[in-house]
Amino acid sequence: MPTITDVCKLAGVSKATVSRVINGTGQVKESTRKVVFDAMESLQYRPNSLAQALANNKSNSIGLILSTFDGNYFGSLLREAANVAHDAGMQLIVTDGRNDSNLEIEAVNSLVDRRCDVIVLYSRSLTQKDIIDLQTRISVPIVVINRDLGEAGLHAVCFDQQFATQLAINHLLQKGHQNIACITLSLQSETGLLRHQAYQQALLEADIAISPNLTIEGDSRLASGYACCQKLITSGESFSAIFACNDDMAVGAIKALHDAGIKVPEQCAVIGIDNEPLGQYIEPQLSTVELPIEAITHAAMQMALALAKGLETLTGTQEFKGKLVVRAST
Amino acid sequence: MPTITDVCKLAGVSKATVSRVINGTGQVKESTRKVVFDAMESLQYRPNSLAQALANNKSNSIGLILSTFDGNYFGSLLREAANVAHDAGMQLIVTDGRNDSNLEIEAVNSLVDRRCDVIVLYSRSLTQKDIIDLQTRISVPIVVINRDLGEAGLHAVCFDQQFATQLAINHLLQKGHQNIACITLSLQSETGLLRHQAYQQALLEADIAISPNLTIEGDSRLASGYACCQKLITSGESFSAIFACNDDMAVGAIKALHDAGIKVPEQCAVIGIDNEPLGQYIEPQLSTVELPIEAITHAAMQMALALAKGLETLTGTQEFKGKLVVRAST
DNA sequence: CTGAAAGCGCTTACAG
DNA sequence: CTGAAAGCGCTTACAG
Repeated sequence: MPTITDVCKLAGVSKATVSRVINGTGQVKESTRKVVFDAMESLQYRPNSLAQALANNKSNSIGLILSTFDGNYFGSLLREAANVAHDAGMQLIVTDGRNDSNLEIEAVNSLVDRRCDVIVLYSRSLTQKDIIDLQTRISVPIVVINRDLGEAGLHAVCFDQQFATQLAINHLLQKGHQNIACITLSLQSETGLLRHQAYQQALLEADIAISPNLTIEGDSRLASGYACCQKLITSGESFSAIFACNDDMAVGAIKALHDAGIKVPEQCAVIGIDNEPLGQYIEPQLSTVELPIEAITHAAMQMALALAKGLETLTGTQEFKGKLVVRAST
Repeated sequence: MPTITDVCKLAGVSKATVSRVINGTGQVKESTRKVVFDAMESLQYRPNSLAQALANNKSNSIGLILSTFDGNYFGSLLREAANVAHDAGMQLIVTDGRNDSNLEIEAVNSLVDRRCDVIVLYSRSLTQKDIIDLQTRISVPIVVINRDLGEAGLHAVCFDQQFATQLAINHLLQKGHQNIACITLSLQSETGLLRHQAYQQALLEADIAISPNLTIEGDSRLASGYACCQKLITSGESFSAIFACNDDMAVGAIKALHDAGIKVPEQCAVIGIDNEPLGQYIEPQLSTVELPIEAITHAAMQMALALAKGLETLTGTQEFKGKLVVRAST
């Protein structure tokens, strides 16, 4: 690959001048600019980004760490993140944390080693404390998705889990359901815990006793929704509605109800969270709470861009609310 | 952030020595190794990857370009790619080509500028020629997913589209279907074309006349499957089976049939391609052809790793075959 | 076993 | 307007 030195030789100028025309900085006589351009052109020269990053002490890249690449969900997130980054002329470096806190920390470190200008972190396994420790240890700014970390002086954007859950549960309550089962996400995860707690709280507020047997812990996937629902059915507990903590599990649950000969919504209503496209193409169509993942991602990326430019952005957490989407399953 | 110079000062040794202990190269007295380690430890020193890459002329990174982040499909691909890369101690840099050939070429260029050691390209919009031109222009080796490029002296791994389609169509034929409709992927895409051609060929081989009205062009998404199937229904053409070129569209089609009061599979059979998890959780369960995306990705990444290490790998295309998965929809 | 020096490909004051 | 020189943070022959 040709280097700046090759361009210098061909154009008969110094590196300083070539650098000036590459970056459009400083003054360069029009005629010499042309000579340099021609040289770059004929050599098919492109500057080495690594060398630029080293010299500039900025790499023009945004590191993105995802806990997993599961679900439709992350596709939307990635697409939005990639778009924003591209439109801002920055590279997006995506890493999979594999839902393991050690690997996620390792991922952060390696992005720092690569001198990313900012890191966007969507972690399920890191605790609040882990994240705060991380940010104090490294100098690269972190934008956290899906955690409420405002008070810690960090930059974050999150989804109001409690509000979303309330929307779902209150909808079921209004439909007259009293015995509402809950298929949770992993209770190791922050989101899983918050949604489950909000479920319990919503019942309490409606003066409904909480039956521990109506909670089954899932893991977010279709198969888990199916299996948990089966457990619920064979447990003998009575329930007339299921709150699945995400759409995939809700779809799995509907299938299990169908296989057990239980009609949805007549004999059992089902509601999820996420508003995945899929929900509209199953029978019956799934009621859910919309999670505005594009908007959330967009907000996080805007913060990230500002931080990458070194702008002093105010720390704090930007919170997004869900919206109830009622379809045929409730 | 501390640099190697800081470590030198603290440890009282030269950069060469620190570099040796970082990399475990050359001879270093045990006692001085210890001193250096302690210095690195207490400074929380980590080498700057950019500087290392510049000095070594290799960046320890694999560039991955995806045409889009749509569908469940890409999640599996990304997960597998990230795993292989991580286990090999390499960074994966993921870029979205946004299904636009110019953007995809731009993406390749920027990965080259970043001095990725190898590029894995999963493109829908680049033509065969585009890719070959690209590889002749740049010196970074490219591994192509989902194209048969063996004869061009490139490295590629692909899926036997024709065989997969035959499996699906022959299955329908065996079930006694004669009028088989086809909901295609975008016919701008290589995959879309191949599957559609294979559909036609399979019919011809069975001495069945091809009715152009039984082909509707979709775009791979659930909504498109639904819409195309509706068109088919209202067209008045008669058909007893639908071959949808991917599972998402098959699911959409099944929903459309249901909404039109057409029973699956009694009145109309439906089969897809991909074997997405989703297919097992809809009613009726979807027959499909399994596309071994993990295995494909794994193979591509192994090629990439070998190329990144500078090993002379034999060029050519490694081809994967699908497997018929019969469920209730046919 | 260890260090001085040159080099990787850029950028940026500083002189002129 | 342009160039010589130092610097970004590493690595690696080459001497010793």
